Amino acid sequence: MKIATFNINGIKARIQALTDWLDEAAPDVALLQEIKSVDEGFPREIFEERGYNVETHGQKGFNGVAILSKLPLEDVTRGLPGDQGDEQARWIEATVVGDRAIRICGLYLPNGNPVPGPKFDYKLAWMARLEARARALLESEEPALMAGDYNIIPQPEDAARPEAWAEDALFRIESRTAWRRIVNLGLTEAFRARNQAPGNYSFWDYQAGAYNRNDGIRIDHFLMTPECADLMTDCQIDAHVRGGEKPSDHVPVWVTLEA
DNA sequence: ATGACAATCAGAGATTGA
Repeated sequence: MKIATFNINGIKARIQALTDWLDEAAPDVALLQEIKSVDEGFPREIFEERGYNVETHGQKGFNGVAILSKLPLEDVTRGLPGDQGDEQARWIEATVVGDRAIRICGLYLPNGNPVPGPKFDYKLAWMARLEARARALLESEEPALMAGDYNIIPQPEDAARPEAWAEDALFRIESRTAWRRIVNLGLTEAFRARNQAPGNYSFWDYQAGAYNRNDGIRIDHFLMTPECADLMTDCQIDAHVRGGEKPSDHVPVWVTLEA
């Protein structure tokens, strides 16, 4: 089973780039972030024609997440537990039924800038709720993963110019401490479990030719429970997608599982 | 030190992103 995450930066603006990549990469499951659309505005037919089941959790203008799956989806839930008053569409999860069932969570973690301020407070509070959800998934002892745009640069080697991010919410010590606390519950970060090389990024700014200079950051991640990590056979970043026509500023990251 | 770039909603330019 091939599962991908891709922050598409707007579904309306990314239909061509997204469908081109789907046709080429043929993931069984694609977790999308920043659809920037309400559920009714999501062009689900385009994906259904390609054999995907479509589940969305959208909102007007910003944020929004979705799951595309060629396999059946069961027990779909929307919203990260822990704050009934949170109206931002950043979390969707479902059970994907292949050779075996995998619980799959798609997430768009808050950016958190500027620091300090209410947006940074919201990011850290959201990460505390994420930690609680991670604990519950681990306690289930089932194969499960949480993937998406974490808006976290885990280590200096995950940025071309880490010094430029020192005071940014993506790299602040509070953010990275919260990330480590979640990983250290016993989760496996898929990409670094298989590849320790620097220079591998998943986001490049649109400005100043960042992609051509490989001035990027790695902020799109998979975290897996041990039962899921045992099934992993590969993890790659489709960096070339950033060089395509009208690209998102993020690129797809994917894992393959024996499932 | 600043802006550069893109998307959305709206129908100009503010807001958001990272």
